[in-house]
Amino acid sequence: MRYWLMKTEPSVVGIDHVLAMKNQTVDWWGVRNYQARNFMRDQMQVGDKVFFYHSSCPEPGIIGLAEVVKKAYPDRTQFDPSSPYSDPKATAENPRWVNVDVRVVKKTRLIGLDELRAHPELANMRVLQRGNRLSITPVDPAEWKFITEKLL
DNA sequence: GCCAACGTTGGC
DNA sequence: GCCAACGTTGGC
Repeated sequence: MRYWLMKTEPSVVGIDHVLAMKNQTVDWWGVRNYQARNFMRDQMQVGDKVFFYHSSCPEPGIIGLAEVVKKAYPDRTQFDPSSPYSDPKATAENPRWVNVDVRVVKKTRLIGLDELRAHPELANMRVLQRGNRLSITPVDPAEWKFITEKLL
């Protein structure tokens, strides 16, 4: 089992939106970065644990715990010509983009970037690195343990 | 809105 | 395969 951090913009799909969905589960559509896609396609398994992270918003940070509940399958938005995520090079036979399904386990207090940065134990987290833009990043088991046991 | 960082595109 | 131009991300 692996641990991940997945970013989402709360103005598009925030944790409260997902909590209001059926089974508190969302298909993680819209990833258009190959490295992030490959994490979903090649490494994510049902049961993997996820930090739910709000980005591009007034208070960026971890806001919940979630888990992977369905393995990667083609992202529906790539086939939708009206979607900004449409990809004309993607076909049903050769989909280019995939997503997993993610279920929110619980909403937590907000652990903001400043707070995360304040702990030396978390200094190597990808999301804290300068210039980091990757929307899905692996989380070290020790980092998961520290955050869930010491900060929450 | 700014801008640093970095990914993608496309001409050569 | 190089790399300049361009586009996007995301904190501030």
